[in-house]
Amino acid sequence: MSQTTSRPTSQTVTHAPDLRRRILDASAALLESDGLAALSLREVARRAGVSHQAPYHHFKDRESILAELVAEGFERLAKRLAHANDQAGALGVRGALLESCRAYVGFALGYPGLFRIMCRPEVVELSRFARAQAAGDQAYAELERMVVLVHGRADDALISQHWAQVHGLACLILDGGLGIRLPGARARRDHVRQSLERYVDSVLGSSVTR
Amino acid sequence: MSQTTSRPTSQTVTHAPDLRRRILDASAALLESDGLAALSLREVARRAGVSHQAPYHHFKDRESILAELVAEGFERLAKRLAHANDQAGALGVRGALLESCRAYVGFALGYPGLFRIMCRPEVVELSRFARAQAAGDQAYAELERMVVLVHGRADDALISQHWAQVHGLACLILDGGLGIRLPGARARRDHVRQSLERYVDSVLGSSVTR
DNA sequence: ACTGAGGCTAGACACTGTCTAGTCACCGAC
DNA sequence: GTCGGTGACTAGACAGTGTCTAGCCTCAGT
Repeated sequence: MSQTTSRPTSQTVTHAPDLRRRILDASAALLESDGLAALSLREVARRAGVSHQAPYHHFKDRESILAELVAEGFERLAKRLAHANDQAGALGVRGALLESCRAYVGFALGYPGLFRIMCRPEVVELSRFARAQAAGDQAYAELERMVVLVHGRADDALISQHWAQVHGLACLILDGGLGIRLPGARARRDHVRQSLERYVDSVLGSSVTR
Repeated sequence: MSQTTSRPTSQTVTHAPDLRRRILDASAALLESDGLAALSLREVARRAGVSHQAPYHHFKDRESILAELVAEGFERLAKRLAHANDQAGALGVRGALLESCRAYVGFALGYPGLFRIMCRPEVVELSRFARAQAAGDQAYAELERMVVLVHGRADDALISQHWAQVHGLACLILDGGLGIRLPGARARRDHVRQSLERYVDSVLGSSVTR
């Protein structure tokens, strides 16, 4: 109230209310640009312009920060998968299935750093973080919904067969030998498109035209 | 020659010739028992009973040690896949394909720690290690051989479709949501068997009995 | 006997995650 | 208006890590 011109003392933000968000954003950026190995809490703090201990006031430990990112990742993935499922009416089963597969693999290739920690329990143990776990379940439910759309029913083996196909393709391009064998983003995208179309056709019966 | 009774001086082994091997073994053991996060060079040295710097006389850095394990892993995997391929005459295509799939997934579930670093480029960058790269190519060639056996030919999409199926299943059980949903080794083994049989049947034409 | 190299030890460095004390601004109660 | 408490943050310390450097000791070859 009193000193109208000068804020508290200087230009320092003093208790920026969004530090939590900034920490998450800095972590995500670091994760995608330099990879998991380069993601240290101290570097994150440095980028957020705070002391190396500030993040600990918002998160219990390093894993908790990553778990938050993982939760957001699964939520985004689930939303994409749900959107594909919802289009079954407009695109037909084949179109929706293709869209769902593309959503999964596209997500992995679009956010490789994030996708990796989403399936690395030694980095983030999902069962320890309720929100991340719930978001993961949500994504799983969307996969299950798609399997029902395609097969009329869903059992463990059917779901896992479908899931394994898209997940395996994503992993192989991201980290497995396929990535090495497919230099360049364009080659990868073409390969994904071709692979997924063939997969979709084989799932929907080999009686399809080609 | 001279002092027949007492070795050089004391009970110290002094230049154990197999330290390199012992380092690799200790690393592999640590990897499977406590996971990648617990695998530090210093702990490995401790277990091998040498100073923390001794491993550096046999390996350039940490990654080189892991790369050696990765190479051995791919060689073992390639051998298993080759063995399955060789049985096509005795078991028929279906039997050999099933055997090949089981070999892949079985390897992953049998050596989870090793399998993980085999598909984690941020841990071991395959292209930097010739032997590991070659062994990986060898395994890939065996997968390709199986695809030819099944389809009569092999193109990128066919190989990647098959590879993604087994790789995805392995990853999902090991690290993905499937592992959580399948508590206990028995449940996993049953699930793998069921999933793979259904996959094999769907690949060999949906005209199969069931 | 001298030399050089291989195999190893030991100390140091920068970096990490995390523990523990602080410091400082705010806010309601007295 | 002062008091106590609490939330947000800083700063120092610690053990642990990978890796650099220097040194020691043993052996082979000359």
